[in-house]
Amino acid sequence: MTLAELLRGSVHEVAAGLVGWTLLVDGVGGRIVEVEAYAEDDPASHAYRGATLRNASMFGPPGHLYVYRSYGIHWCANVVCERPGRGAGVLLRALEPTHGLERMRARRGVVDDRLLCSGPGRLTQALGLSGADDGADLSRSPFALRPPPTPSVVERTPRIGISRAVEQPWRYVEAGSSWPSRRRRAA
DNA sequence: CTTTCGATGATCT
DNA sequence: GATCATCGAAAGG
Repeated sequence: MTLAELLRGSVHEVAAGLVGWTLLVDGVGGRIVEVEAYAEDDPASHAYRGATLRNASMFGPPGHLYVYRSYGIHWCANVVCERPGRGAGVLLRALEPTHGLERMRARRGVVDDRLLCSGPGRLTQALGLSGADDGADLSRSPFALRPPPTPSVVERTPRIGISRAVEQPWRYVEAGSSWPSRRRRAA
């Protein structure tokens, strides 16, 4: 399965399918263990009310990044999905760090590796992503997105940190992973 | 352990 | 003026 093939599916297929893939930026990164789908016609999506200056990348080519500033402080990154005339994407919420640990520790300023990439804001800081990467093509250097040898087992839960469409189970987490963010209590 | 709250700025109403 | 796809420090049990 190539990235281009995966991106032909629905936003939810892309989200579930991306779990287990390895994301690297300039050789630094890890395995994707937690994502959230933001579909077309999704009240919680930044693209719900149409294209704006901020969300323009969500309406651009699939396989590119949509990076936005969160709460005025953090950066969050999405993989843009193909939805003609509409915007959709998959929010990267957590990685299992596998490459360039020292580089990520230095960027994050933490000693506990569990806090390196376990959250959308932490992940972008560890990988050095910012608004400058908004719209960037994930299939080109310095980015790399590689599939796992075998597909991951994925669980669905409600999304985190939103106030609309809160009941939709559109958060996709690798089963048994100890690396996801920890904002929601156990069901 | 859990819950609360401040930071900080763009976007939306 | 309110909200926000967050994080981390502080306060409370």
